[in-house]
Amino acid sequence: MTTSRPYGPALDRLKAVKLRPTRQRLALARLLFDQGDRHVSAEQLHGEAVEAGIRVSLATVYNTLHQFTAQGMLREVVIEPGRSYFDTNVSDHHHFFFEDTGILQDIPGDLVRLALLPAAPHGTSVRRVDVIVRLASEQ
Amino acid sequence: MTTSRPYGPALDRLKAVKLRPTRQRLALARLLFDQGDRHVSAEQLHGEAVEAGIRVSLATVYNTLHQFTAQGMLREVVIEPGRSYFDTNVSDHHHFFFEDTGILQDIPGDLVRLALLPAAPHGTSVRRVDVIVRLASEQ
DNA sequence: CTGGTAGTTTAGATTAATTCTAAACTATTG
DNA sequence: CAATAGTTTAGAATTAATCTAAACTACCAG
Repeated sequence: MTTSRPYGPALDRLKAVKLRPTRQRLALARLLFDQGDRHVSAEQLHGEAVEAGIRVSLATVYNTLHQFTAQGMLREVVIEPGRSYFDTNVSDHHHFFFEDTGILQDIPGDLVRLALLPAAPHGTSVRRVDVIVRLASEQ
Repeated sequence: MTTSRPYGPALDRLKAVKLRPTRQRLALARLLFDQGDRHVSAEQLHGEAVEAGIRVSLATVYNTLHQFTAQGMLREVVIEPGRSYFDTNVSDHHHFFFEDTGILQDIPGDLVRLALLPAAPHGTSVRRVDVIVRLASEQ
């Protein structure tokens, strides 16, 4: 019987950034990264975990999301007052935001070109440029 | 003796959008619009009002900021989780965000040029494009 | 393997921003 | 002026997020 290693990729990710592969971190990493690009809030992810039978507290979900973000595995996107989303796509890209539904959607980096940007003020450097295209349903 | 009309411009603004010129709305409009472009949070504006001897509750400050925003007199800018800023500059422009200090600064619209933007998805239209240049202090 | 320990998780309390509620107030209109 | 529709308010409620200190666990040394 072949050994299935469902934790392999998630485990490798954690090892790569030197975070202990605890039960909770492994499970959250799988939920986040095993299904393509995602945008999730802490509450959402916690809900999914609970639904999947993973016993994890909301505090740990917050801790983990922040640790992953600090390690560059996630990117935090703030769009609406009172809720943060974490984006599993950390490559250069931007966002559509559907105001009606609150849904966030990636725009590939190469579909946006900034032809002109001001220089960073003296003593600072640009950490990131976020472009958010806010959409309303027509009419 | 010449009649001073310190409430004139603020009064006109309120009339223009058909909001009753109450004591509180007039005072807040003056704080917001009588000193050039500003970025304020609800707490900040409430603090300024109290300091200026205007008796107004925080709930009213929130109500008023949202009403002004709905009327296009303000623009809400969300940058950090857990706090909104209201921008008195509603013309086309973008923002620098200094991550260290939390300060928000306007970038005039003509200093940013988007050479390429994806089309709005079917059934939607672009309401606004926000460009946020996030800055970190050098080194 | 086993015990020690540093790192992790947790329930629950806490904080902070914002919204809600229903009662008191006020600008406006007749 | 009186009626009323719109506004303000204190305080409670809600929500996202953080903190706390005690319980737990991955890992390493022996």
